[in-house]
Amino acid sequence: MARPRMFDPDAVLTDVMNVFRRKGFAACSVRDLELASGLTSGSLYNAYDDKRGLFQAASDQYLNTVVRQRIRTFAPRGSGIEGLRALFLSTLNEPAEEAFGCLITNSAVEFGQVGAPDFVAQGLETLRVVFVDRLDGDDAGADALLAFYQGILVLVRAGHDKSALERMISRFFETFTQAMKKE
Amino acid sequence: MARPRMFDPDAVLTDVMNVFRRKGFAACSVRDLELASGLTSGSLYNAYDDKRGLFQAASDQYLNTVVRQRIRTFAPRGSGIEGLRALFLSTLNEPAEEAFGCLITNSAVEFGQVGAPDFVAQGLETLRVVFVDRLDGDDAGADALLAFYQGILVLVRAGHDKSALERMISRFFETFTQAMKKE
DNA sequence: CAAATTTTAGAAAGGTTGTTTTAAAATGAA
DNA sequence: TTCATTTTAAAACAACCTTTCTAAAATTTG
Repeated sequence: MARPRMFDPDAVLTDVMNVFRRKGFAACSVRDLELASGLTSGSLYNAYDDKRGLFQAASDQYLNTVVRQRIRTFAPRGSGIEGLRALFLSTLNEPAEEAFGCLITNSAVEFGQVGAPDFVAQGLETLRVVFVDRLDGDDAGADALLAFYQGILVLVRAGHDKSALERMISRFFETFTQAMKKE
Repeated sequence: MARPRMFDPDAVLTDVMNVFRRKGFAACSVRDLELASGLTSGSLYNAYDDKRGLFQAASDQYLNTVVRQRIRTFAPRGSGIEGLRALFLSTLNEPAEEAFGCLITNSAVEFGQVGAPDFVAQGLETLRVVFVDRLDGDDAGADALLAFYQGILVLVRAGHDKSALERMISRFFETFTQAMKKE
């Protein structure tokens, strides 16, 4: 044992995570990460090896504290379609000046299929599994919902009007719910 | 008048456009653009001012030769929902090894709302207008379809299985068409 | 307290970035 | 043919990039 970390890893990763969401991986310099975290590159590299390692740690942070947390809050087991509706609407809770968007969506687009970090497939699968469960096993419906979900996050990121998106989501789930009842 | 261009602007812009689709704007170096175009940076800067100017020219190329062309081919005026179905399915025509994705989607995500080039809003609006028309004025339906469309392109870019996406799109339009008839 | 170990800040490193400059080659107009 | 203009290729540029190194500070264990 020796000297312990002086920084709070959780706080640092949250700050770093948000810079990555805002700027993307490539456009985010180590200088940006120093400023966001309050640490110097020495400390960052000592703790996370390199920029990619820091990104991975921040990604895990995102999956655990944002995505999974949001699922637990808005669409817990048994909440059904109504839970999904709440989950979709919750994606609109973003700073009005500049929407960070979703780190999964953003990274899926930035990296593409080659060289994409594992957490992208992981995150998409996490969402899909939740959708399947809340739709009582409707796999195809879950896939469509996954696409719809990703698309909403693209539009959020692009700065589309929040109230328009809210109406759109509400209306979609109304007809979606009705369609399910008719079957 | 003086010496004319030695290169074919159309061919150069198409090559450049595809590199931007593959790597994104930030991760694409001027060296990459030289290699893709076969020109040296001098020629590129002389013709397009800077990297951003080249990107804008490539974006226009994308809008005109890919997006609008695709709309004309698959979802021309009067083709209705069936045209939209064909349009959505056409997004799956990508190289299997590495999907370029859509430059509009990719750029919307990369730039976010601040500092995003105009063509992003332009491209999204172009699509939305087409959707509204083919749905006979159903604005809310068009918005939902726009989100769905963007999401599909995220999943394509992420390398999701093409045949699974194909099934998903087909099934979606089946139920969508039926739902419209019932109203 | 002393030894061992780790974190930290800051400087330094080497490579790459986007862009500009240079000079030669090529063209059309006079 | 000469002049003016433009394109081109290549070199040069400063700024910034990610990463490593250095040495001092801090802590636990023996």
